[in-house]
Amino acid sequence: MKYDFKQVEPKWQKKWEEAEAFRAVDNSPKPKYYTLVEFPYPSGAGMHVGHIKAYSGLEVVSRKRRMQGYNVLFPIGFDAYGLPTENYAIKTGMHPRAVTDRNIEKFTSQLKRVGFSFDWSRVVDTTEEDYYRWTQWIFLKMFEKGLVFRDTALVNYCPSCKVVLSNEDSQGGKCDICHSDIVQKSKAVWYLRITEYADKLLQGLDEVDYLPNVKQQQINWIGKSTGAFVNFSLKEIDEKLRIYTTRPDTLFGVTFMVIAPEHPIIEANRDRIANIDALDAYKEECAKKTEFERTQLVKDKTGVRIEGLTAVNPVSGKEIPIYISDYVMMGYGTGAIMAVPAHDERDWAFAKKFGIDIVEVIKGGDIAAGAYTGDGEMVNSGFLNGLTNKKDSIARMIEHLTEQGIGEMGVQYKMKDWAFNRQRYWGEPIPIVHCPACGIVPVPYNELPLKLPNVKNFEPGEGGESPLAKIDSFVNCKCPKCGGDAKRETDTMPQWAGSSWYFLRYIDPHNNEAFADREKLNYWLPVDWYNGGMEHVTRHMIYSRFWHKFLYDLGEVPVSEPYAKRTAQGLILGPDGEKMSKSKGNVVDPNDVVDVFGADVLRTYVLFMGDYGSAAPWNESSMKGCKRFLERIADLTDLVSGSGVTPKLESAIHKTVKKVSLDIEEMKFNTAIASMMALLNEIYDVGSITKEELMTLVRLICPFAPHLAEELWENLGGEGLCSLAAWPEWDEAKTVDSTVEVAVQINGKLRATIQLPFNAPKEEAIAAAKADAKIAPLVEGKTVIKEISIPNKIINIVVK
RNA sequence: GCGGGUAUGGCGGAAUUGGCAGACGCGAUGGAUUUAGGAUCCAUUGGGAAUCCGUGCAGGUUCAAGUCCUGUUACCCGUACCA
Repeated sequence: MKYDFKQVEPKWQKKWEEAEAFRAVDNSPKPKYYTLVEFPYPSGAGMHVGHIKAYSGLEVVSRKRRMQGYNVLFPIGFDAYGLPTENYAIKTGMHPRAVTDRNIEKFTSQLKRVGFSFDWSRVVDTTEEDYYRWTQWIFLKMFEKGLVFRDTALVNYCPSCKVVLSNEDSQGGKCDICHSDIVQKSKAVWYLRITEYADKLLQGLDEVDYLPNVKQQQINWIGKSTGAFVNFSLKEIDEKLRIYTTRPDTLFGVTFMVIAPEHPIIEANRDRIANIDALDAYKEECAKKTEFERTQLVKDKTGVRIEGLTAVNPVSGKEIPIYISDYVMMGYGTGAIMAVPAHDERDWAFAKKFGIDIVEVIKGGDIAAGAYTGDGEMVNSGFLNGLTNKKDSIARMIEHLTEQGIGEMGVQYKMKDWAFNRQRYWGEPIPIVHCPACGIVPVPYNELPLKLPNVKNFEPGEGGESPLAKIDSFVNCKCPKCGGDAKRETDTMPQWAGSSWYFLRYIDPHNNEAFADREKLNYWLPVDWYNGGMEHVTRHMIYSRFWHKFLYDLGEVPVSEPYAKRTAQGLILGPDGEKMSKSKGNVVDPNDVVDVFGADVLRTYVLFMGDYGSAAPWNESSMKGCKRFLERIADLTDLVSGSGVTPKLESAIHKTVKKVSLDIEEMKFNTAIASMMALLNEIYDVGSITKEELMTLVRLICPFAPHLAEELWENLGGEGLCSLAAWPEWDEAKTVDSTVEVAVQINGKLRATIQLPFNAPKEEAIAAAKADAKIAPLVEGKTVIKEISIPNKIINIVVK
């Protein structure tokens, strides 16, 4: 059959749309299946082939599920708030709304050209009022429950984008958007108390089926550690200096303390500190250092001793000095540490530089040469002396601290609270009012959505305030509580807000009464299978699990974990093996591929190019192989003859059905396609195929190349749409051949292969092997030491 | 530094989990067809002076190792003074 994709592909896309073939039905009697892919950020550049790979995996799974009789929800939408759009708007003078609409249109047409089986009736756009109304609603619920707070703190600030960034958005000290160096700035910002959910986020991982490395990254990100808080007395004042340590057992080895330069105890005791000027100077110096400089100077410790404050070691009673140094962070623990130079590398380096005593408390190392961080017997440690087990000595010390009332067991997390605002225009307005009389007042629920005003100028302010601050009609309002004059919060939410709950809105995207109907949530949740990029494992995934768990605690959703299963696709690299990027000019546009090769070839190729989870370079000539493959399938119509079965092909077809069915479940799409290619080669060898057999193959290829499949299905007289036909079943008994080829080894070296009946008994198999013309002379006259027979696979005869 | 991963032909990658290494595809070579190119079809394609050697390197376990164990090297990803 001559196959013209340019005519066939639009034809079937239209038919699917007319038939509403991929509509998910709420509360259907069929079993449900919810497949989710990460919705795209609609950038001006349009999609690239990486998007196609990201969606093709679950596209195949979704199509297979439908054919298996499931009621499938496979939605798509757009995560459209964000800086690139706003920056583009500033540059061109276009309104972000117009830019977004244009980009969404472009993405939509690209997605439709590829023939993805999304339910287009459920598209969500995070920037629409109907959507962000509920983003604001969830925010207010969090506010109500005390999970939103405002604090003046050192924040990550990008001087180029002029925004405050979350910890997650400034990994490595670089702005996630423009890659400039981040500076630390003191600012009043909004936080979501995600740390309150740290333990739940950690424990929830036990209930879900995520890839092991996905789980591991989340565990590391949460970064739970257990240890103890200890309150050190100060000699000069009646105040305690509280520290956190994971090694309370080394307390006898503490010879000094270090606090962060920003630690409040300094401000509180300015009068008492003799060298306050030196401390101020040091603090200022640290603030100027970029994250990059800080990490570069890791080995070289700096600091200043506080003159006028002295601590007392609570177990040895010795007086010890206190220093400030930037190797202690205000953001972790209590911003103060007890230093044990004998057994901590950083403390050791600091002690050496400042000439502080180093006291060994764990035997086993040479503390003159460096810190000893291994295990060993406790020494110089009073009641701990002689203990050799770390766990025991830690437990014993915590017991002591608790009895004496100077400390207690404690838990810390690396994860920090989520800095939840941006000083930018293109985001969800934060629904809060600042009232001179009442303070911080939430916008009442019935006033949602708090609309983003339509303005002409989106330039951020120089002082780091939002463009909204310049819109008087937005800023000035009445206090919802007292009715007096008040001002609105002018910051907007960060990009990650809208994507934190989008999978819930897909379930009921047009609901005006609630973010989603409870019955529908009960039916569809959880997401059965979520696929996306590894880059979102620590941010988007943690955030959205947090929001979902919050809604669960509120009783708004029926399950505590949103995603039952999570997988990740690998990148598509440019033809040069480098990561695709506009600047390198190695980006492949899916439209160009569809123009030349067609959508089916593109879909098949992105899944065939290699292991789905690994990165693989784009190779156009390799894609030709997929083109040939699909054309050769179309040509099979010329080989159709007779009915019943082609005996030679029967088991090959059953094997392929099994292989393809199982491989799809494991995302081994490359081998699934390879097995269909192998079957195709076999069919051409045989030279004929029955209509029924071909229709089986057509249904197998349908999730990968649905346009071709539909055309062939129609041509062969198939009923209805191939996309909704039943997925082929295999008969296990027919996947085995009556005779099998068995390898025969002598002393582990391959010497012959013989044909044996399937499951031939061991004795029979070995006798047949020995009788083989190539084997007989090698065994004759030798002593047989051992005979191994692995049924249907291999025989090994050991001779001497 | 720490955590995770990878290493197989000229290339992308397979290998039912310890059982014939190199499936499938690309590329290449030869042939057919074609005025020519392209496309298509057929054959060959890990190396080799040939019962041998081959899965980053060095050992080990086993009848049998790409797969398991010990050591080692290189690269990739994440994270980073986390007390």
